[in-house]
Amino acid sequence: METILPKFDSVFSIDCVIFGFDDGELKILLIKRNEEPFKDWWALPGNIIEHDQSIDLAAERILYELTGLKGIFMEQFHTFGDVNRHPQGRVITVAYYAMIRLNGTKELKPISNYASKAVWIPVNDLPKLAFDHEKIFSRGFDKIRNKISYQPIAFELLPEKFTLTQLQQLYEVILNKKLDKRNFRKKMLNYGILKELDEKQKGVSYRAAKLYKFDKRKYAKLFQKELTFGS
Amino acid sequence: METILPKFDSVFSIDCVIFGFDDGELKILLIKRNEEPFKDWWALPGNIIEHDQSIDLAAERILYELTGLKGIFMEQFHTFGDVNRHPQGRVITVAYYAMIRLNGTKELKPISNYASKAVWIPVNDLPKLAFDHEKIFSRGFDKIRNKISYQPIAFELLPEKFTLTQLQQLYEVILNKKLDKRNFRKKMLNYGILKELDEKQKGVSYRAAKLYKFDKRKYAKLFQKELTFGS
DNA sequence: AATATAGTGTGTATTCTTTACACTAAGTAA
DNA sequence: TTACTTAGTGTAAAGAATACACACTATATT
Repeated sequence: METILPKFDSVFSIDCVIFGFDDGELKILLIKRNEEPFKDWWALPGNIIEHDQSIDLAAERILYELTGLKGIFMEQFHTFGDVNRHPQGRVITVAYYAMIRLNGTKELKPISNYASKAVWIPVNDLPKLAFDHEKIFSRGFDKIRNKISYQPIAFELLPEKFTLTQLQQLYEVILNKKLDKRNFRKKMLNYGILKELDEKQKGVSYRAAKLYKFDKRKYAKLFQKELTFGS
Repeated sequence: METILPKFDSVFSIDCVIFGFDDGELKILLIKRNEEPFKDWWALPGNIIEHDQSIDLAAERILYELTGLKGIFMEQFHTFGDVNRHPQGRVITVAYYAMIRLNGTKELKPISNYASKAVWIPVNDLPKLAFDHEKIFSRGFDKIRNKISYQPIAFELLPEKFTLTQLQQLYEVILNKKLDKRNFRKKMLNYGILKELDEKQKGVSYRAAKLYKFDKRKYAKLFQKELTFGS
C-alpha cells in the first residue's frame, strides 16, 4: 500500500543541525513531519531553497521559521547528493549547523505547516530519522566535535553569563570524555577571551562559582590573527 | 550588445579545483570556455550534475573527462549558492578539490566540447576567471593550506618517488613560507609514513638525494587512529 | 552552633612538541 | 684539484599538554 507522490527534478534544499545545550545535555532540534514522504517521522529541520534566496539566507530563514531566532552563527558543513536520498526525485541538500542559546526553557515559535511540532532531543537519545538525516546529523556532530578542539566555538551554546564548570561540562559532552579541571581552566583563561565578572552564581546550595562572559572582541582579534599568519 | 541566452531553473553543478605540482610550482587546471556565457574566458573545470549521478560520482566523471585520470582522491569543500552567480539562472555548485600527480609533462586527454582547451596554470599567476570561480579557487586553496598543516595530504602531488627536499618545497609553496630543513625532516620522518628507498636521485649536477616513497598502509592506520580516538 | 555535603579554586613537576640555529659530507663540473 | 651546489645531521631552549591532590566556602541539616 504505497502512497503515490508527485515526482520532481532538481530541487535544492537545506537541512539544519541545530545544537542546543540544556540541563547538562547536548540536544538538537527535530521536527515531526506532517507530510509525505516520511509523514510522522522525526527529521532535521529543513526546507526547499527559494529561487531568489542565496543558500546562506535560506538557512537563516529556516532557522527563523522554526525558532524565531535571528542573527545566529550558521555554517555550511557538507552537501549531500546521493541519487536516491529522496523518494520523490533528485534533491540535493546543503547541510548547515548552528549553535543556539536555550535560555532556560525556550518556547519554540509556531512553525511552518510541514511540521507538526519541533522539539529539542538529546543527541544521545535520537529516534530514527527520515531520509538520510542520521548521516547528516552524524557528520554535523563530527564537525563541531572537531572544530571545538581548535576553536572555542562553544560559547554560543551557553547563557550569556556562565561558570567555568558549565563550560567544561559542555566540552565534555561534545568531546564525550572527561577533562581535567585545572588544565581546562588554565587553557581557557589563557586564550584571553573570557571576561571575569564581579558576580557569582545564585540559587545553588553550595559555594557559588564566579561568572564569566565571553569577550567577542578579543575572540575576533585572536582568530583573525591566527587565520592570517598561520602557525 | 548582449547575447540573449536561454534561462533555466534549479541546476546543480560541480566545479573542481584540481591541483598539480610541477617545476616547483603549484598549479591548477583551467579550461578555456567554448560556450556562452563567458565564452573564451578561463574557468574552473566543471559541469552539470546528471540526474542519475551522485555528486561524488559527477565530480569523478568531470575529472576523468578532462584529464583521463581515475581513482584520484577528491573532496568536497564548499557549496556556492548565491542567487546571481550564473547569468542564466539559478545554479548552485558544489566545489571539490583534487590533487594529482603530473608525471613530467602530462598530456591532457581530449576534453568535452564545452571547453576549447585545458591548461595547467600556476596559482600565483591566474587570469581573471568566469563566474565566481576566483572565489571558489581561493576557498579551495585555503582548504588545502589548512588541511596540510594537520594532515600530510601533499604526497598526492608528488611523483611516486621523491626527495625530502621536493616534499619540503611543495609544503613551502602551499603554505607560502620558508620552512626549516632540519625541523621539517624530523617531523616528516617522525610521522612514520615514509619509506626510505635504496635509490638516489639521478641526473642532477650535484650530490644526489635519497628517494622516498609514501607508505599508504601506515598513513591509513595513523589517520584512522587519530580520527577514532581524538586528541 | 556544630557538622556534613557538594562543588569551587588553585600549583607544580613531567613529558612532549615546536622552534631556532650552522656546519660537514657528497657528488658534479670545470 | 678545486670550486660549487645541495644533502644531511643534532642539540639546546621555550612552550604546550598532561598528570595529579587538597584546602576553601557556602549552604543545608541536625
